[in-house]
Amino acid sequence: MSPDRISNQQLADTFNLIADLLEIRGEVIYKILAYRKAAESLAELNNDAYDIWQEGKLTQIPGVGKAIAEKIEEIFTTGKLGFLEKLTAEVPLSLAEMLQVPDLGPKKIGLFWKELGITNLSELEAAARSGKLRTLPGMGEKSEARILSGIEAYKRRSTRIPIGQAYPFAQRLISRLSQAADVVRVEMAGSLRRGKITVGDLDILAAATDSAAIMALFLSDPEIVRVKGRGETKSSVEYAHGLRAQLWVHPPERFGTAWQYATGSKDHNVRLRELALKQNLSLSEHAFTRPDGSEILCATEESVYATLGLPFIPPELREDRGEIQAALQGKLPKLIEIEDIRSELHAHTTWSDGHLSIQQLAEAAGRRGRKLIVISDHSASLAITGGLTTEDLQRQREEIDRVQQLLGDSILILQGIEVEIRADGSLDFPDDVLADLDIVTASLHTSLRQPRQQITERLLKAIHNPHVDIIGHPTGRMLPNREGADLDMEAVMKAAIENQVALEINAHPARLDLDDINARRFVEMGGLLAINTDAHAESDLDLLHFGITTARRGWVEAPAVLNTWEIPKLLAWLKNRHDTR
DNA sequence: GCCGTTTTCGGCCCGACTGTTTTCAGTCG
Repeated sequence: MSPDRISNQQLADTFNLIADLLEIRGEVIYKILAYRKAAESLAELNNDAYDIWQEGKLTQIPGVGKAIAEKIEEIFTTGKLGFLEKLTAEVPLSLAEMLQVPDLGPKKIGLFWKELGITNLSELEAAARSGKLRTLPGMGEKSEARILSGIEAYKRRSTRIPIGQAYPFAQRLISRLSQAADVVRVEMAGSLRRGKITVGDLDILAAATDSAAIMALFLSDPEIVRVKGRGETKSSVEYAHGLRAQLWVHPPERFGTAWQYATGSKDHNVRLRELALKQNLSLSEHAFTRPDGSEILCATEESVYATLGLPFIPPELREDRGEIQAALQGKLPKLIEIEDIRSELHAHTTWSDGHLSIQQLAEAAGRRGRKLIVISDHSASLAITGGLTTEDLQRQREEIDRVQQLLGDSILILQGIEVEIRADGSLDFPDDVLADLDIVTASLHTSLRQPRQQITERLLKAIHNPHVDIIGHPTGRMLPNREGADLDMEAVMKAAIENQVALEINAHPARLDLDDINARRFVEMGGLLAINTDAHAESDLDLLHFGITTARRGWVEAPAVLNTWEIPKLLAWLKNRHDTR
């Protein structure tokens, strides 16, 4: 790593890794928490830590004291960290990776390592299969079986990169490549552009009159660990963490066919080529070709589709899920756009586990054009978040009133709650408390492994509560590793529609829950959606586009989404719900 | 390791669930 290119995120990754390794070694928990706190602060910093360091103000970052500031300085100065090198000499790095296995935590990993010398997953699997784990203190047959099934789940996990990592990386890459000479435009393609939750390679496409400069710039990135192929029109590289990227360069007059081709999906492209053949045209990434060999060049994707007699099909729809048929019939949906969003209905403040005060959150939302924000902190039983008690709610209401007065009519602040759906399906607050709130989101966070029937009934019970307006991140999945609850979604959707309860598309890239498929099904059934960031920090508000993309992949149009409604319409909907319950 | 002080140490991150236990340890959210 060249020191001056180290990002806040790379620093955060480093300190999280230190925390993992220390935890496996058996360090006192508070030291580990300190590293994690520092990592979290760095990751959500608005300014470059590098600049802060140059101003000599590192210790002003929350959670960064003398020791961590010195480590950051060492990283910036030398590109290395002696402390981490010493630590990894003692605790194998492969142990940290094992933390990704569900139900396997630092204590167990440390135990297996110290008692059996296990340092990686295959050794662990072998030990579990031969019944060695059950002989250790605190272990038994069930624990051994649980670990085996955890390893299976981990192996099933895709090696693809979550969109939350791939997207910002691609953005930085594109802005860098855009500075090359002779370049007209640089764009994302592939599954990243289609908005899939994970991507394999990053596909970047450039239009340039001459490819030499941009190819050279692409290949000169110091973060590249391996060049897999290099050529005039296409090069392919691998970065640290297994991230791979390829860059194609095409002449501007052929950019449309190239971009369409590189965006895919493969199945969508097959269907397009079939359509072309029916018109005696052959379609490739370079052009349409007539039987006599002459070409039709397309500089834009619009002209590619137009040549086939089709309207433009948005990338998110290009999955061969009926979009070409719909386009032929003139029945493509008018997809929701990020500009349609007026409200944020799910966000946290320092009243629970958020990092902003009510005023800071409201102002941050206002700066992003939101006209309404719902303060929806956690309820008490999710104790780790410092959830609110009934008494807290009253005091919070007073603060909201004060902030509302201060901010005037620039943004409307409502009091909501993200109320916990307990293991038995009851809610964390009695009905009379919920009745006093402006809007209620109910969510599952615990006991997500209950059997299908039990957890479905639990969620249905919450949906039937007349005070619940929205179900937050319905399945509780966490990407890429943790699968959501085993819900009977058909029953959940039906109940939600009958009770006029909205389901959330949580926009955080680790959730995107509901997913695109369920969102599409739900809207087709007549359901209402909410698209929320679930913000815990200011930068989280900028993750909204992931939720919008997921909705677009689900063929969702703006009217089906509460957040797009004019504020009076939304308030009237809430009032009507409240009056009739 | 950080922080704040009634400032140089003591507190910080809680509770449900599970599996192993017979009173507790580990994982998760």
